[in-house]
This record gives sequence, structure tokens and C-alpha cells, in this order.
Amino acid sequence: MARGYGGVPPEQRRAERREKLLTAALELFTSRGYQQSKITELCALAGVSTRNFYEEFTGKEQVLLSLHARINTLAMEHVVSVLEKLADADPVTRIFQLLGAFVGSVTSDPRLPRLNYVEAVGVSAELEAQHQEWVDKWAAFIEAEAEHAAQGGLAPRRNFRLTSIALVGAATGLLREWQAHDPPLPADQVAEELRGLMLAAITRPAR
Amino acid sequence: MARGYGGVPPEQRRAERREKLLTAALELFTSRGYQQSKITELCALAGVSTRNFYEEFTGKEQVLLSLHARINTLAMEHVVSVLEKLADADPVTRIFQLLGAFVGSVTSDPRLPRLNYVEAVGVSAELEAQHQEWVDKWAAFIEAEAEHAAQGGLAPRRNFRLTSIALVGAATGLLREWQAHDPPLPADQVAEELRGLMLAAITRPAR
DNA sequence: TTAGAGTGGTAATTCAGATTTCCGCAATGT
DNA sequence: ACATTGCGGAAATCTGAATTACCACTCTAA
Repeated sequence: MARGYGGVPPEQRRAERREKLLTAALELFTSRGYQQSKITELCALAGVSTRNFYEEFTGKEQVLLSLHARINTLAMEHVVSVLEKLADADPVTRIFQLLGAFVGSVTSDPRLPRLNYVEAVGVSAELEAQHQEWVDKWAAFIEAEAEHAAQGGLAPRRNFRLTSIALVGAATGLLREWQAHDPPLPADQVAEELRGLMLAAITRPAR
Repeated sequence: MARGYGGVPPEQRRAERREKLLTAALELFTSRGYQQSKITELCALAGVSTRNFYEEFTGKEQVLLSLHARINTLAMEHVVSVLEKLADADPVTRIFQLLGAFVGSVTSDPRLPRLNYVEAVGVSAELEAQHQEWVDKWAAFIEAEAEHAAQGGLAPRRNFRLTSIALVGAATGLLREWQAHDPPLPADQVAEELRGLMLAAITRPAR
């Protein structure tokens, strides 16, 4: 289908194929389901031969790993870039923007939370480890924000570790539900709920 | 291995085999992982032949469905039985006991949350539907408690739907983390965190 | 223009695990 | 005690998908 390696394709062609495979995988994994997706189908959908597939990936799981990492990285970048612009804003504003950026990023395409919070769960030990890593990162993020709020006297001084993990879980649960819902819930309300929840969670009295 | 159908086994024997299979499945699915578990292994571990397996279940997935339903049902029964004894206690006490009973039930064996929140995710549309059902049930439960608290003036009057779903997500996330953690987190702290979070979530001002 | 080298797609191979079938044995009833 | 009925276990089959090998084609360079 594609013309030979005419233009400028030493390994740009490989990169393009990789991209086509990832795009097709996002579609296939979230419609048919990861387990039910055959490598053959994936290749057909991407317009790439199985031979090329194995040139880019060692197997189906590595594709999922890549997608999962990419989605999380993208969301994290959004959040970080927003927060950098609010370096010395008050804690409430920062939390407001943080959650808006996060929810905005992940709900920009319903397939994103579907892949991240449904398809990529319980697949393998390696994927589970990657999930853990990201929960840690997000929880650390929230924890830092909470401690920042505690500095300002908005929240009491205490250990926010468990609270942070719980909030990450709340976001995950809400987005998993959001993604499954028909008709779709408004993403704004999800963000708003998380804002209220997080503020209430960290400002509550220590015991 | 077992003696023939001597004693009292018209279909009690079937029930026993079913039980042995479920017990072995809980162990196997949570150690090796659901996907990696072969029916052969399951039968070997249970001490049951594949023939008998297909007499009780249509396949691996139905076993998982049964386990998932059983774990949730058990937890729900615990919670209901506790709340029935507190019919006219104050909302805070009810919430305290509710979460204690729930966390106590699900953390009584680390394999329970592992199966429920990791292995049983993203397996099939049917399992996903069953998950949805249970999230609805638990959310409705929490919602009712929140409205009860609103009656007493403890919480403002508002729609608690999203908050309830978020709290279910928080519990899920926390238990998923609990189950994966080494060394294990104290279950008490998880329950305590959820109590604080739920109270803060529903008593927070309406906007 | 033609030879050579690398690439793409298709088609065969292989492998693993699910499902079923069959034979031997134990238990009941006459 | 013996025939009959139905159960248990292991081995055979069968399916379906991952992985690899091969052939044809296109592009480059002399």
C-alpha cells in the first residue's frame, strides 16, 4: 500500500508504523477488549504486516505497556505545565487547576480512561508494577499539594499518604465509571466532585 | 482418591467439588494471575478432573464470575447485618461501623481484594457488567447513608450520587494498594482513612 | 539498464491449551 | 453374588492464534 522507502525513510518509516500500531491498538483494545484482541486484527487495522509488528514490539503486552505509559505521561505533563504557571498561587487555586487539567487530559478521549483503568488492569505482573509506579507518582503529587496547603494553614499538619492514595482511587473510580456510562456524564461535574472531595479530605480536622 | 458415592452423595458430591474448585481458583487466580491460570492447573490443585470441571462450570470465566459475586455478597451481608443492629443510631456511628464491617470483611484475606479489584477487571463484558452492578449497589448504599445524615442536619441537602461513586472508588483504590503492599499496611488505618474521608465528603458545604 | 540489496506481505508452521471421548471401576439392587 | 448403571480419570483431538520463513517487489547505484 505504502510506497517504498523513497522519501526520507531510514527509520522514520519504522516510527510511523509504530505510531500506526499504537493508534490502532488504542482503538482495538478499547472496543473489543485487550484480551480478545488478536495481533492479526491489530495489524490489519493498522495497515501493517505482522512482520513489521514484531520489528517494533515483542508482543501485544508491550503495546499495552507503551499506551499505558503514554497516557499517564501525557496527563502528568499537562498537570505539571499548568502548575508551573501557578507557582505562587494559593493552594485552593492550585488544586482547582490541577484537577481540572488532569480530568481534562484523561477525558479528552473516552478510550483513554477505558484503557488505563479497565483494560490495563490485572494483565501481568509487569503491567501491575507500572500501575503501582504511577499511583505512587500521582499520590506523591497530591501529597505535596496537601503539605503545601498545610504550610499555609489551610489544612492541619499530618501525614497525607493514605489520603492521597484514597484520592487517586477516587479519581480512578470516577473516571472508570465516567467511561462506562451511557449517556456520558459531564466531565465538568467529575472534576468539580474531585475538587470538593480533595479539599474536604485535606482540610478536615486531624482526628 | 475419593471413595465412590457411598455415604450420602446424590449431588452433595457435586457441591463439594464445586467448592473445592472455587477454593483452588481463589488461590490460583490470585497467585499466578487469572489469565495465566490454566484450567488443567486449576483442576490439579483442586484434585478434580477436567471432566468434573465442565460438569460444574462452562469455563474459567464462570468461576471468576462466581468468586467475584461471592466476595461482594459476603461483604454486603456483613455490612447489612451490622447496620440492622444500628437502626436508630446516629449517622456518624453508622458510618463508622459500616466502613469497619466492609473493610474487615474484604481484608480478612488479602486474596479477596486482589481478586476483586485486580484479577476481575477488564476480563470480559459480562464481568464488567457485574462489576458495574456492584458499584451501583455500594454507591446506593453510601448515598442512602449520606441522605440519612442530611436528614439529621449533619450534612447539607444535595445530590450525593457522584460523591458516593467517588467514595466507592476511594475504597477500591485503597484496598487495591493495601493488597499489593509489602509489608502490608494495617487494615485499621485503611478503615480509619475511609471514615474520615467519607465524613468530610458528605459534610462539606454544598458548594 | 540492469544487478543487488533490503523490505513488505502472505502463507506455512508450530505450539499450547481447551474440550471431549472412552474405558475401567465402584456401587446399588435383585 | 452378579448384572447393570453411572461415575472418575487420563489420554486423544481439535481449535485457534502466535511466530517465523519465504518469495516477490521496489528502490538505489553503477
